[in-house]
Amino acid sequence: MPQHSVTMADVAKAAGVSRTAVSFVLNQRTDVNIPDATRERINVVARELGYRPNAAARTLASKKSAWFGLVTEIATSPFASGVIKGAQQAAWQDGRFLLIAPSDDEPGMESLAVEKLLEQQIGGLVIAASWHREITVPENAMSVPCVLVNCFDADQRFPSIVPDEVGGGYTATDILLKSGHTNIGHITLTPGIPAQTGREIGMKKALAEAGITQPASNIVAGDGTADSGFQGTRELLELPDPPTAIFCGNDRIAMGAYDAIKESGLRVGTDISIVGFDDQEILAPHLRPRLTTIALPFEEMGTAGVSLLNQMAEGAPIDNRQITIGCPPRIRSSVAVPGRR
Amino acid sequence: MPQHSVTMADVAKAAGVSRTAVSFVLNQRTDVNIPDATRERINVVARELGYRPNAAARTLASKKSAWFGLVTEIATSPFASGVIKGAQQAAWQDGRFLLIAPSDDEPGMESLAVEKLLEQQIGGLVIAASWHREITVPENAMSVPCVLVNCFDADQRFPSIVPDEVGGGYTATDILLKSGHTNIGHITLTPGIPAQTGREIGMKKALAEAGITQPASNIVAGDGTADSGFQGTRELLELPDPPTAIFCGNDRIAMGAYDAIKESGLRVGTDISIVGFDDQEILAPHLRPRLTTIALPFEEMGTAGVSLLNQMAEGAPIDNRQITIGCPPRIRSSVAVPGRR
DNA sequence: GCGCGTTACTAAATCGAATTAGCAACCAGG
DNA sequence: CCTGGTTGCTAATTCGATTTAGTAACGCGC
Repeated sequence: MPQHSVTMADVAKAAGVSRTAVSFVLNQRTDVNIPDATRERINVVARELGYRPNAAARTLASKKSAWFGLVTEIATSPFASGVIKGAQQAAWQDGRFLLIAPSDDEPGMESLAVEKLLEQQIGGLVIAASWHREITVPENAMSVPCVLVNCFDADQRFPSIVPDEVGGGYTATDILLKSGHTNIGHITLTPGIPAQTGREIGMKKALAEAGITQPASNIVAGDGTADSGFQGTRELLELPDPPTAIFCGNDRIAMGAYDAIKESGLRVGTDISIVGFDDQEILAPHLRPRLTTIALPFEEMGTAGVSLLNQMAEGAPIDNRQITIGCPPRIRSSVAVPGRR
Repeated sequence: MPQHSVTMADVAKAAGVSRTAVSFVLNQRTDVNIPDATRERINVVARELGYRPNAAARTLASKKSAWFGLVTEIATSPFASGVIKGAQQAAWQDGRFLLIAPSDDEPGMESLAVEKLLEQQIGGLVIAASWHREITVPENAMSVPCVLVNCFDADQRFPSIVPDEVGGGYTATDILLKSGHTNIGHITLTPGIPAQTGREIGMKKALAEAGITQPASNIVAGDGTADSGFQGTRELLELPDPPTAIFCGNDRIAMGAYDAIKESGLRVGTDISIVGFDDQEILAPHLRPRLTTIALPFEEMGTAGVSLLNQMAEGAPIDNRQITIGCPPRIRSSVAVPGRR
């Protein structure tokens, strides 16, 4: 095990060439004339000596670093891990590294995190949120190409990647319509957030296209918790003409809906169909019956963010438009043709 | 907005001093004589010029980097985010940065990830697993202080931080015993994994201390899924003398148990008490009734890992012992005094 | 046998900091 | 008024790469 600090100079000496030659060979530069025999010799010597490039030296000399920064709340969100994974993969494929910095905890943390990342000579920055919302981007983020993921800034100074909430809401509703439901309830997320407004708009769009008009009471406000799903479902079931299907603003709401339905002596799927939203990995596939839901494309958003960053880093024209990524359905067992009551 | 490449030399020139002086002042070195007036002047100039240290240059010159590496499967695990968060916080407090590399995807990825991290001149390495198990540590990890989190290597060449599964199993059982249960069922995780064996040992220890002997049939094998919880619960309920409480190997099993109990016309908590394990954030607090469970100390393990790494990096004697972190109970509403059937 | 174009490299500068060695100015003590 | 110590710095080297500008050696055509 070599005591690591084998440098290019060491390799050069051992191979009997200059360190310039070593640099050329190890970086696989083809625009320079070095015969294969020499290349081979240098490569062999490098391997034998256990040469390992020093990223700091490389960054310093080339004035460009191999990494991007990712600022996110790691805190409470299993969500974030999807974005991180997607971003990580995209970065890796381009031979880049992802420096992850936390934006939670204390206020002002975000700006500090960005500052620290900039010190590391990052070539680009992704700012990700754990839930779709508007954010204020710290000023210093301007010094480097920057992409927002699962969030956006008020005046669209940065390109952003967000889930297609409207499309998702449409899809969810469409699944129910296609199954024959014509009386569909909806329990919303916390009113006002983009996910809530988007999903509801999508639902209404689907209903409108199907030529269905429903009473306003078919939509009840929730807050994203299972409890609100439980309460909301009770309200819907007590309606004079109760819906045969419920589109729940998220999976946790759906979880509460399951309980309310079961307590009413009805069966989920058979008597009342349910569609969720988010496709939470440790939840949706484990409910009984397994929950049909709409997935949030976290990984895809992370990937798209880094890809966009790559383009920007390579000098592609910056287009501040918002890019939406589709929310695909996950068909499982909680939807059936309308039951009778 | 200054076109960033303000260097120490620029600051030095503007302040009318040498760059050595600037370096001393900005690094707050007190072992060198520079009057406060000069220090102040340099600091002001640095701020005005928007000086930002270049981490690559610093790393290169000082031969020590400001970061640690963290290798983990980001893939499927919301779990990992707890470890990342804890590690991140501990690192941040010591002014260090965390470079996160993925170990999933292709085989051999782990070793490659470590190699890449080493190129970045990391001062230490944390290898974390998403579930408690034995791993093989890539050879190249030897070149730097290394700590294992939520995993361990066969021959204990590295210090490791793992959850106290036995203690957790003991606690879970103790909660039920303290509530008056004397006939307790258990649905295990996949047989053989450390979490399964540890938790079962803890349970048996608690029963033994309470002087309780139970038939072997009170323990049924599961596999960590909600389905296995459903099946396991049915088996237990069909026993001639069915248990009044069930300790489930994890929260998903508990979720399945809830469904089985409800389908039998019994009430969770009231008729049959349930204790889970893992404290999955989007699951346990949302079940009805809210699930009493045992938490896995992911954040604490991450923190402990980085702290240990810090000590090692500062030259503290390396102690390859395994450090266990306690699993605290989360008391909610799924446990009551024994019901009658 | 001279000029020219390749081929196969090398020398040296550079990146932005950290660090070691040392120097000039000043003051105090004898 | 010379010596020695302190104060307040600076010069120069170093870290390990990248990169630009060149150059020695060789073959080839005329």
